[in-house]
Amino acid sequence: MSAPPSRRPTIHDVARIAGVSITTVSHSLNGKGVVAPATRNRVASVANELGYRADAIARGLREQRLGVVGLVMRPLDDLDSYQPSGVDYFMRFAGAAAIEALDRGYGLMLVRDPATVGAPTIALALDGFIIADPVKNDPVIALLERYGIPVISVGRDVGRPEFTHWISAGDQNARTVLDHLNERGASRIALVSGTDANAWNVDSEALYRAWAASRGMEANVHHRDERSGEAGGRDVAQAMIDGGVLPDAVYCLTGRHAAGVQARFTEAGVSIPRDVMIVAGSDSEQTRNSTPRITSVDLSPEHTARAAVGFLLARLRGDSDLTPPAVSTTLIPRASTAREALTIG
Amino acid sequence: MSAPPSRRPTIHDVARIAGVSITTVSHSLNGKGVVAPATRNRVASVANELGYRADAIARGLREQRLGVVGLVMRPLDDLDSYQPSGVDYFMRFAGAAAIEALDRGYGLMLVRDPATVGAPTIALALDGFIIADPVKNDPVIALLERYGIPVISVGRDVGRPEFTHWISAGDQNARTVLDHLNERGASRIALVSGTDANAWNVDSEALYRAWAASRGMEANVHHRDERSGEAGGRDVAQAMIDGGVLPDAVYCLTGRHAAGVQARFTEAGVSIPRDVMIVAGSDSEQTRNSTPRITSVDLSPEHTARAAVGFLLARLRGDSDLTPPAVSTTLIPRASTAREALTIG
DNA sequence: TGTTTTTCACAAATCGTTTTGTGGCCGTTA
DNA sequence: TAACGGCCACAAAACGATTTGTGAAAAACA
Repeated sequence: MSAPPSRRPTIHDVARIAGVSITTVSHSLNGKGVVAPATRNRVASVANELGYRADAIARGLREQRLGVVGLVMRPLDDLDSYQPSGVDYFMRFAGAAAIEALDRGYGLMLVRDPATVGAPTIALALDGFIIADPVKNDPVIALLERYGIPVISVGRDVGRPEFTHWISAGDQNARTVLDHLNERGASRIALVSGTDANAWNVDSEALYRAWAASRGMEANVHHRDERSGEAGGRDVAQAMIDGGVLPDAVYCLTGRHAAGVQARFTEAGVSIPRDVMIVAGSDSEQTRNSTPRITSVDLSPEHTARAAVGFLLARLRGDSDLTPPAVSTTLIPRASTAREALTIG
Repeated sequence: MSAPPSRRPTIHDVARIAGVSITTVSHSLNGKGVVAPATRNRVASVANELGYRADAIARGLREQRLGVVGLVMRPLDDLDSYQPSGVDYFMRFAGAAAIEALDRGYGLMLVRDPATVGAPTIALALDGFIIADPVKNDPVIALLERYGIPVISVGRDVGRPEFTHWISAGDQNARTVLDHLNERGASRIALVSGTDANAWNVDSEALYRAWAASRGMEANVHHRDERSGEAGGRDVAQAMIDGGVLPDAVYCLTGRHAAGVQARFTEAGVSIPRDVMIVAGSDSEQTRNSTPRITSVDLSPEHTARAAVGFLLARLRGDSDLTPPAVSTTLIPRASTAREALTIG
């Protein structure tokens, strides 16, 4: 109704119109200090009428706290090469993290890599960071710790054992998969891992080897760049075929590798799951839609993201209880590990 | 090597160690003012050694500019109901927008709805906003304009014709689809739209009606909540079957509706594409993987996101050329509109 | 040598908050 | 009436940067 203000009202505007000092305005609005009820009400109504909202930047400067957390998604650096359909996990993670943060009164900023020189310096002003799938000796973690900015990661930094502020489903993933295959009768299980030096690859392989050793099973590990996608999976399958004796189960850490392995095997007349069973460590569009459907682990990125945000905010509050929250995953059994082949894919 | 600083170095620290005033530090580092080359170098090396980076908050306060843009994804408000696999478009959009913003020196903050009272006030401190798929008379646009914060939207606000800072592929989408169906021989095309009052639904339907009228074709429009997903699509198909005479093509604005329509038709013995052709206005996991595969429009969210960021930053710079960039989409023909049915789904 | 110009560095104001410390006024008590 | 203690509001000092204006010293010129 009134003329539109040319600029945002400040605390000075409120003070002037209410006929008090800015101190009183601040105290009134924040419930601090001691202010007469009548004055407090008057200030509140003036502020409301003006649409006054304290400027977050000025407040941030004063309080050394912006109310924004940063999210660095390591694999997002290669977003283009993951396109269009390999981004399930990361995008769902980001969306859920944003919503969780916003619901708790924080903003969430997506940051590429604050360690690079051209990067927006705003990153260093954020209250805390979540690093999803850090690389080995991640320079981002080093930089943030150097500046004293709280960090948590999803998946540990395999080159930094002293850094313990991370959450992860840990060994549970791989163990569940291997037990599932074992229970279905597999005795020669191969592992197909990516090449990135992150906890996901490193820890899964370590557990696989330990699991195999404890059962007297020979380890059989293949590495392919995660960006190679289905082609990489086909490549592995071909190598297995060329090698003569096939495994009776293949555990692929990525869904796209799994889809590629299955596609090549099927073409070559190897029956899934009768001759070879397949499991993917990460559910994706490919595993949900391949023929037959591929058994895989739902990493429930939404759940993990919420846990990560909660853990970070607990650190920011300085909670004494800083036990990382548990992250659970679920194996989704599908036709690729069914006891008998299905007629309908 | 030196003891780790307990806090971030400030401009005062640099000034003290370099033996100059903070003015000189600021001038040296920013190339402003007039500083002797020797002094400038000394300051630069001290700053570098200390790892000094100007605090973005303090700078933001002074310059009234934070270097961060906000992204409001309207459909994200319902993220839960879209889970797990209907979020393709929005998540890919957010990821690409973040990368584009970061590459141009800006941060990108995901914001839910700055109009709500509990929302982080940081939103009002951002430099500009992108509103993806605004609702009719979107209160967020109103709020931001009231505070003088530049806004652009992806898809217009159908209740606010005077707001022209939006980008969109416009009518091209629907026209391409309808022409495609027409060319394949369809003469009785039905439209399945969502119920949200956004440009996507409203404009698509308007074009459909105009297109139909110009060809003497009777309009046949069905509305189902976009959150109803495949069940909504099945419902529409059943309604068509119950209605007696079937259309020879169905144009669904969402991929999940399309998948539901196709599933119900197939169950009922209606052959796709021989009896009825199906097109989805938005490519998704469902359209890529249904049997048969469903022809759909690739809205190329990555491209749109980059265009949106570029357009907003142009506004922020105050460019005189504020023509919204063109957004192109691509029809992906698949089996659901093939001239003859395929034997392989 | 005296005056003017140029060079360079700095003090201080500013951005919009929060918070500490000060002090006036008024009522109560000795 | 003097002393004291609440109550209430405000002035001023931060927070960390940028920018304007001032002035001292050095250089150029007469």
